[in-house]
Amino acid sequence: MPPNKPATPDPARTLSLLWRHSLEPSRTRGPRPSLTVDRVVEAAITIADEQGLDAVTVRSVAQAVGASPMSVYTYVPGGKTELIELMIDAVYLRADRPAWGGLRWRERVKAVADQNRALYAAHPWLIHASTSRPPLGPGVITKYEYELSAFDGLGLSDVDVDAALTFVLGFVQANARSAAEAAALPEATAMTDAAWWEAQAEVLGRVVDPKTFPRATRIGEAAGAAQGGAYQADAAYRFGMDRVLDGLDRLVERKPKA
Amino acid sequence: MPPNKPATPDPARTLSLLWRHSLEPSRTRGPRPSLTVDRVVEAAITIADEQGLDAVTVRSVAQAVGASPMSVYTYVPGGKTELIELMIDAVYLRADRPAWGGLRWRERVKAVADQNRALYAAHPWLIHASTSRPPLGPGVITKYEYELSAFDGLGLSDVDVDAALTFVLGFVQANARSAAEAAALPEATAMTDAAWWEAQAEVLGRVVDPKTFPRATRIGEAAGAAQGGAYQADAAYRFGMDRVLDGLDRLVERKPKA
DNA sequence: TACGTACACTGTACAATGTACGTAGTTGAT
DNA sequence: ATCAACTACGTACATTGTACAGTGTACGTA
Repeated sequence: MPPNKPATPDPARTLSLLWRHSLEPSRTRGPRPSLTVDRVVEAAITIADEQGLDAVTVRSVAQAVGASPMSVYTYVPGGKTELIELMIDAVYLRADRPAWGGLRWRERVKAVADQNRALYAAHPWLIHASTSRPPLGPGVITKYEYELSAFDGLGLSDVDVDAALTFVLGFVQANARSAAEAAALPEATAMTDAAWWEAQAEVLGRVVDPKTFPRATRIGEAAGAAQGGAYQADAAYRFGMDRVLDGLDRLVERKPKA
Repeated sequence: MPPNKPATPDPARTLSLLWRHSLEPSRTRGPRPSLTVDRVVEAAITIADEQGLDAVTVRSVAQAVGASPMSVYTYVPGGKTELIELMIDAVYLRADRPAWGGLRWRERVKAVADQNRALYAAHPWLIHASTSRPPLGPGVITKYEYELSAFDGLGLSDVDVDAALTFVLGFVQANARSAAEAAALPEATAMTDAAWWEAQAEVLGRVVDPKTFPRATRIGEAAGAAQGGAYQADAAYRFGMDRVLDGLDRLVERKPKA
């Protein structure tokens, strides 16, 4: 990766773009635009979904929309950095967010987690999205509002609600990351989990004394040999989800309002 | 990033390198090596700690050890990918792992989390380390063995112990990621948290109706305006750690042996 | 002593990346 | 008819990982 960051960053312009505000100058003069921000962003999302974030290059996006590489900058002046922020907000915006109906809080929080998990499964590149200084577009804010509402009526303080949501989303993100890596590795390395483990075990057996690492040997071997990485991520999600809800339960119990 | 992955990957060779096994051919013929694997790896770690993982290039590492770029491949035949695996194992190996003494399980698990947190703080680039198919060197295995032992005597099954550890480490990783991003952003963007938030708020105020997003506006504004990202990550760690331990507590309660 | 083999070391070259810069063409308002 | 504002794009550059081919060195063998 060349140190090609600049591209005239401008938070205010990015924010206007996110909300598709034509706060931009006039609007009449000059040739009519042959593309839209949305077309560029959608093309980039498609590429990222199908081939991974690394395949999203200015050139590949340009080709997908039938324009020259530099034309992308006409619609996304902030370059690749800004494009990715637009992609993030766009997939958040189009996600489904059913009303809570009569769900109890545990079910609501689990639903938030499940939805995020599904989002990561559909768009693994989202895992790279930073949570600090997120692109505050309609998608991000709608998502935030919805997820905060899952903690309504529990008697938690604003600070605790925010912390609880961060906690839940952090868990989902970490798990999704493992799942995505596990899913991508066999193809990326042209080696199945079983083949990889066999190669490791063969060398490890000659190099490491099981008695020095009894727990690691026993538990690691079971985990490594028995199942593929994908199954493990699945089990980790179910296990972790229960822990997350139980952990929040202790907090909620103390505040009677639930 | 060019698609420059290959570099003759070979899991068995990497594993031998990790354990510094001279299963490599003879040893006598030819000029004596002027470097060692360790010197190369240490140089790379220093660069990553000081300037980030992006600053670790084959060229920068070569310069740090006083060799030509291509000479790095003499010591790390697998190229950059293998170098990073060696870096990961090396920092894990030199971490401090005090005996448990009389600590109770909650204190032990918290210690594991704190140690990992400290490791991420010292080596933020570790956050990028994949948990799937980790480099099974002495560092990784020693760390795994030690951390598993924190769950000794709780009456949990092997599967549950592994899942519990994964859960704890996932939480720490997600939090460390937020913390690292929050810490890096002000310098990387040449903009303080306060300045960023002010710029966002100024535009958002014109573009979004607070009544449409009451929770997001109230809670987000409080979170965004009041404190910097670094403080938030700190609070999130304390909050999350309590939830994690409480969540595990429910599991442990059911198995009387603790 | 001479030689060959196995190694260490390095310079060159290439493809891919993001994007700065400059140019050319197009349109509606004046 | 003119021009400002705009779209569009070709070229060029620095930076990356690493393949490849070559040069030199030191030890074991003859």
